[in-house]
Amino acid sequence: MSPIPGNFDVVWTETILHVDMDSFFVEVERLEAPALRGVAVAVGGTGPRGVIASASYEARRHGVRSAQPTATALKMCPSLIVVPPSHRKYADVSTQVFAIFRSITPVVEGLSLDEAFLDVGGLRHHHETPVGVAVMVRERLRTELGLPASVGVASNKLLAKLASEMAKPDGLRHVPHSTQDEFLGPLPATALPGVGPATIAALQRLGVVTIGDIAELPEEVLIGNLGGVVGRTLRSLAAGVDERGVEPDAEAKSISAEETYPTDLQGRDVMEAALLALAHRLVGRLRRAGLAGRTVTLKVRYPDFETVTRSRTGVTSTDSWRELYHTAVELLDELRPTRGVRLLGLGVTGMEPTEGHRQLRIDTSPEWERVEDTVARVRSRFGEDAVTPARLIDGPP
DNA sequence: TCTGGGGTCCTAGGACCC
DNA sequence: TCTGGGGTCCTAGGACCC
Repeated sequence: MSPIPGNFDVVWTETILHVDMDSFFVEVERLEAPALRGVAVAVGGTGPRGVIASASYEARRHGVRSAQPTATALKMCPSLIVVPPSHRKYADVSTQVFAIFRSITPVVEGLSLDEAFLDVGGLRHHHETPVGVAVMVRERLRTELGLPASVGVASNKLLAKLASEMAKPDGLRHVPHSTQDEFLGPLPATALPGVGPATIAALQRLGVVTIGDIAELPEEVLIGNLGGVVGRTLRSLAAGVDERGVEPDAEAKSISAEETYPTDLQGRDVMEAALLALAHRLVGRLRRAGLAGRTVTLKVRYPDFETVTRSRTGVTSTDSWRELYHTAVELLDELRPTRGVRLLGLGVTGMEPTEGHRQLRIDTSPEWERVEDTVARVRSRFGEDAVTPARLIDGPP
């Protein structure tokens, strides 16, 4: 691209783009199954405890929402087609989406598989305006991948994200610096990032409805009711001030695997078998990421939704399923669940790169190391189900 | 037809060391 | 003799996000 003459810097005030793919999982499914176009379709769990992960706009018109139980969604929209999720597929398409982002600017911060901030401030010599870049991003996602996306263009992350939300579906919204107060003030307080159920309850007690209302409260009042960090952050966001830069992606800080079972697990044996399956899933992710973790955390959720965790930090990091499994069983011993268990989760934190070499531990024989390495290689070549512990041959519980 | 799965960040208390 | 603070690590829980 050749430099553009007469390109005054004044149009380059709003250089932050927030790109958000529209109903990402649904649109990926539609690439393979065009029959899903134009109809109410959702991606989500199909079991008795399944929830919706992504809904088409046709489905949303009937009240279908993500995080809604699939059973409720089907009640609201009986014709809804529910497709079970294929996370590996979404991750692969996401890689292509981010490749397009990075071909436009190196300053890309991913927030999830389908969402990212782009700082396009460095492109002023190659494009007329940041909005021009946003138009091109949307066009490339559409023509190269067949996927719709919405983009917000603004002077900071907060405004760009709110703008993309308002642009949905399949739209573009630019918030010029001079209009940001009129843009922000009337929006509901719940639109601010970080304002969830607990915070909105506290804000309602203060008589807050809109973002403008927050901006008018004294900072001491916000801090007194919400705590220092949340209070100060909300105050400045409500004023449209957001100094956060677009930070290229950081290393993962934790990796975990969890499962909500269709019916509550009862009894030690069943729970141990479930932990073994989780340990294998977790190790698969750790090995693919080339990471090991030092702290192992077991998560247990009871039928009444009470959720407890127990963790243990070892001297060295691990990515061994035997070690993870044995630690998980020890942590389960500490909890000794006397009722049924609705969910089990296993995760690690305190990450260290494995860098190709495996730390040899005193309690682990070289033979077992070789078994684990072999299992990992077979799985990466033939898929996760290619090797299964004998104990799980009859299928996980 | 109650409430998925994968994460991040914050708080707060206690242990431990200097 | 009993009285310190500061800093870091660990653990557990909770709010929040997509």
